[in-house]
Amino acid sequence: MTESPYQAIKRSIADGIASRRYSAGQVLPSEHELCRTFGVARMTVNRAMRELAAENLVRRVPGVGTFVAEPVAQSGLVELRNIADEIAERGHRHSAQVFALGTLVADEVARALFALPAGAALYHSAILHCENGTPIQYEDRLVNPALAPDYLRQDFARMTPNEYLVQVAPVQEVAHTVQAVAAPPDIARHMGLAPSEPCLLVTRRTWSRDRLAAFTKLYYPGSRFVLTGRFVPSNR
Amino acid sequence: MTESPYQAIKRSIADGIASRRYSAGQVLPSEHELCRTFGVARMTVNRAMRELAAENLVRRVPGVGTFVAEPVAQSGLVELRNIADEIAERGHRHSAQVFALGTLVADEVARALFALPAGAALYHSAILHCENGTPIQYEDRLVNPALAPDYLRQDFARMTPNEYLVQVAPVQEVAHTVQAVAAPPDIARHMGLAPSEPCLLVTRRTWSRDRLAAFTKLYYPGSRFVLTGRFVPSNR
DNA sequence: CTACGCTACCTGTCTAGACAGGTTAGTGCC
DNA sequence: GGCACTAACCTGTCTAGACAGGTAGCGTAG
Repeated sequence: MTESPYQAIKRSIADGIASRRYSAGQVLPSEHELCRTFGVARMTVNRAMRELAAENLVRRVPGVGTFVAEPVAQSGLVELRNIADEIAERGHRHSAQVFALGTLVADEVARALFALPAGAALYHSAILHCENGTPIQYEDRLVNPALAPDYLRQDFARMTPNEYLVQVAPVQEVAHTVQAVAAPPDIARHMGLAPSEPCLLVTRRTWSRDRLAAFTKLYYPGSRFVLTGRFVPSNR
Repeated sequence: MTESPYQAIKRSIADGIASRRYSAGQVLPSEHELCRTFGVARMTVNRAMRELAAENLVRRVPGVGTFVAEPVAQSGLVELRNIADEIAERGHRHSAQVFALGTLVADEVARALFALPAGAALYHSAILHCENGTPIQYEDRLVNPALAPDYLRQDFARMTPNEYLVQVAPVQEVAHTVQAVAAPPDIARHMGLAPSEPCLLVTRRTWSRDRLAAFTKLYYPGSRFVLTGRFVPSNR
């Protein structure tokens, strides 16, 4: 699969942002400049930059220029929040226990999700998050090695996977599902729950640079946790 | 704000799909045809169609054509949606059964929520929503009489309370909480669930004209329902 | 009847140039 | 100094034409 010129330009800029060669807020070369650099027509550069803007990697201001976007957090139910921050905001103490951190051979479902060939490996982590010592979230995560090659070398008792991933793979899109399930036995045990106590299961898929970056299952004990969200309808 | 040609084309096609003028799976006019129809260059039509494809409204197959995409079941997590519409969008049949519709004297909690004096009355409704005959949502709602004086005279088997309330009390703000609970016995019975089967409980407060308009508890059977949400982080 | 190849058509991408509308900075006048 | 004007730049969009690669249908040779 050869890469078309606009894709090459996109990737070049995206890599520059990911590698911090361009830092947040910095102005990027203008379309005209990029035309000369890459030897292509402006429409081609324009398409690359327009798509990067749609992915929220850059911010464009007519008459001014194109800038590297600031990484942001969002509030609300669909938010991509760091549980350590959430707990800190409530004035409580966060602690984490890493139950698993390693490599898995992707099963059929995971291969389909991540668009991987047979036998490909995925990174996997399982972490229990506690608020003031009480288990509040069990996080089971599959990570795309291509987007976070150093994933296994992180100390997730100190920095949450979320925090790490947001840094190395800027979030482009997020999809959630939320359902109520009975806690699976092993997870119930880790969380100190009665078997089959109701749990919230949030399944989250995160995309970065047009690829699935992570597939995460978050279990919250129903008796100890509530998701909240608030919004103002837009008038369109 | 004037609309650019590619936006006009986009909207025209999107409207055609929304109004079922183009039905799912149907082939859409080719780019060449649309050029003639709208009197623009192919690049302009191409951009419109490319963006519709990115929004999953259409599916494009090189060498073949452009087709209306099949609708996907999605229930917006932060959206204020009408369950009847959601079910209809999935191509299924909605039915509703009204278990209660009347007046309650507000208890202490409700008085605090709605900022009401002691002894004040509230409207109350309890409705079971079914998708193709299977119970999928049990809706228990407290409504502010000041904002919906005719609430009790509606036929909620025909029009959902949500639909009615959106009409009479424009929504200003919405807050949700989502939690996993064991189904309360009476609700489990209405929904045909095993006692203490895990349920999603969505608690929703809706404000209109600076007052709390409704306090709603929505129970979804965990085994039959998943809330989904998708968002693109914005940097604004 | 089958297999091959031709043709018409479709989307994907690119080009070179154009105009519009916005910002910024410098310049000259009062 | 303060103000208005202008030139240089930036992004947003559009055009008319082009080539590539893929699909589907059809006729013909075997």
